[in-house]
Amino acid sequence: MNFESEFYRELQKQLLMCLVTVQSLSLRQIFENMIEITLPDGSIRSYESGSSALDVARSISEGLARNVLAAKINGKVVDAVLPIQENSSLQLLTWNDEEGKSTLWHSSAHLMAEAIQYYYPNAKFAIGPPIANGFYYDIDFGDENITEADLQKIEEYMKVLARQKNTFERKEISKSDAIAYFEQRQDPYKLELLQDLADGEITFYTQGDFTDLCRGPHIPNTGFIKAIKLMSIAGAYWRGDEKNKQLTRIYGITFTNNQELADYLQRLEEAKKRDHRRLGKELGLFTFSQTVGQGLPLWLPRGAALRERLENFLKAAQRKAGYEQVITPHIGNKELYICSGHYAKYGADSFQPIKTPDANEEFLLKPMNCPHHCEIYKSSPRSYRDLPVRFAEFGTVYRYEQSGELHGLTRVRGFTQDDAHIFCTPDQVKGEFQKVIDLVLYIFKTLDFTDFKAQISLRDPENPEKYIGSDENWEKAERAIIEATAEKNLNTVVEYGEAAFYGPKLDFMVKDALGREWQLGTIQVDYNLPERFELEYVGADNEKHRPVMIHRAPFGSMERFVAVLLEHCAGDFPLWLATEQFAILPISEKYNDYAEKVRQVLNNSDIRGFVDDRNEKIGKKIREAELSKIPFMLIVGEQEVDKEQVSVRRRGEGDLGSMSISDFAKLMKQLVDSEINND
RNA sequence: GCCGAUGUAGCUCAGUUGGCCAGAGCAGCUGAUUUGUAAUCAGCGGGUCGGGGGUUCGAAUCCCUCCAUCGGCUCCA
Repeated sequence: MNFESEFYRELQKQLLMCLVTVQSLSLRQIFENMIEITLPDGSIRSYESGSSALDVARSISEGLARNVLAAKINGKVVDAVLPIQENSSLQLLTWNDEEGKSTLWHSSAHLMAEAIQYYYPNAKFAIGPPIANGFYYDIDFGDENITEADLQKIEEYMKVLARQKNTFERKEISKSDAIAYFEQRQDPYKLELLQDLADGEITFYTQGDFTDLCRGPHIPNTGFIKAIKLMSIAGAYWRGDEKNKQLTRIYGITFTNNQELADYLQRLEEAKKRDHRRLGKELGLFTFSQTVGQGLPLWLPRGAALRERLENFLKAAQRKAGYEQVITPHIGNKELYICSGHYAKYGADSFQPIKTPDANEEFLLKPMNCPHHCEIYKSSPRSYRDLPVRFAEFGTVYRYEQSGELHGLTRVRGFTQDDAHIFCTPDQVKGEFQKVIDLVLYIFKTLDFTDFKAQISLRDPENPEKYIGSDENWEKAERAIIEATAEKNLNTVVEYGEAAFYGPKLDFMVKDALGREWQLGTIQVDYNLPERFELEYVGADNEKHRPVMIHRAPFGSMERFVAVLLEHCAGDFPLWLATEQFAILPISEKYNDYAEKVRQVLNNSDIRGFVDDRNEKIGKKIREAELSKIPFMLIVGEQEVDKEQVSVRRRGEGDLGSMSISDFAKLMKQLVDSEINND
């Protein structure tokens, strides 16, 4: 009995082990050198060792194989033709995967290089990566001058090469051979890149007549590239350094079919209709004048009114949050900026000093408000009981931005910051920082900016000389920002080297219609200016202490904010911001007097609008009101006059029926309140 | 600032192998019409063709230069 149970237990153990072995390694694997591939849906399939992702795709369907651009094996993106030697998890990457797209675009950059090499045998190639929408290649054309007219022929030849379905051949190569190859090709850029690569990790890719130093991966062959568009040509400095030679950068984009390309170009056209420069002109918000000067926006009445509403909105929120408004002049003595350190840093590249009859004095157009606010802080002695103090000002500043940088309202030379400076004790920093985050989030929420990025900008550890202030203070400030954002559960990215020269910051980035990122709100901790201006407060210990300063601007600047807001809502503003909330449209001139009476009643209730008293048919008036994005149309004719009513039409929705003037006023109030008080 | 492109009426655009007083639509003005939920009809006015210089018998068109704008690069207190 005892022996028997011992025997059975042993048998059971053996059987169990057998089962385990069978589960992890099938018999076919043992005998035929097979591997197991785990697909994303969890299914496991066996293949001969050395099979590629493309083989796996073929075993599923030919159609799938035609769409496989690359593969992700055990989390790493590789060539779809790479032989797989061991059990792996595999994801087939197609056009629908970001990595699939970027592989196609990376290969397209090589294809473009091949076509360029055909027409310009002496061209030297630098780098050619995939980007968010397509790819580029930086090329040194030597003495040749390339213009957009040349893109056509390159594009055509790329199509020819693509149709040849040339394979991308990967080859591992020794460093010395790689160097020899590019020395023979006299390509200084590749040679420089090779310097940073270790022997044993260098690969070449060849398709057709073109060989490039490249880590890969690439698509199986050029035939996957079906639609090609070279977009533009631009100068770009080698390795992004303005001291280096400027290369010619060609941007392009490719697709796996022609319809995708057509759709993409269509979307670009649509995006251009949202461009704030175009909408600003169409809606009569702002303009520029060559005579006034470039980068100096002129706000038209409607734009100024819009801006005023935004300012009032923020002022009200700031009042609640304990800010006090201050006002400072547009210029300041040069000494002020020498004291702040800005003159040493930016003086040479700024609007130059203003002279006075007194040869010994010079003034600068203020490029920022902080020094003025520091002087306000200093105007009276401060106790720890007074802190924090928060000085807010819509301060207009002037910066001599490089001419090539100017861009509509997003990058200008004269602009108004919704600026404020908070002076507080060191242990108030985190709390104040978080209150500012709340304010920014409240504004973004009210304006429906949901798609933003919060970026923590820290020092560049490689270039400490770019910054002023002690290491200790920098560390304190950086820690304060990281902790404050963490406690607010803010989704952040950290960028090294993006800090201001005097302190780290938290920036809120929003994209424009064409996907370009702009910094709007900013919050910056500063231990430096209080030092330079010798700011003090008396503590509970009756000793003097140094306050910490927080710079912050939730909009960033009125100009840039309006620009991004315009692109965000395509000019169709929320009701509380709309220039005209209603248009009264009389059926004929006979009802103009009644219309005017209605307008006055509504205007007296702070509802904005006008009477379209032109001698036009009602259809035309409606069409134009719709096109100029007026939220409500009030149609008045014989019936409305008789009943003292208005017939209400909502833009984009249509006829809402008739109601009394006071009911309409009530409706408007309700709608506006629901837009602003949404916390 | 650098590379490339563009600049014709208030707006959108046509006109360029150099050649009659530079065109259209919309907007504007005048008149007719007095209109019921996305364009009524007719007439009229409006342009140093971005500025300056040059080539030519003749320049919106070709060349030079400056200015501004657009797409990038660099920069962004």
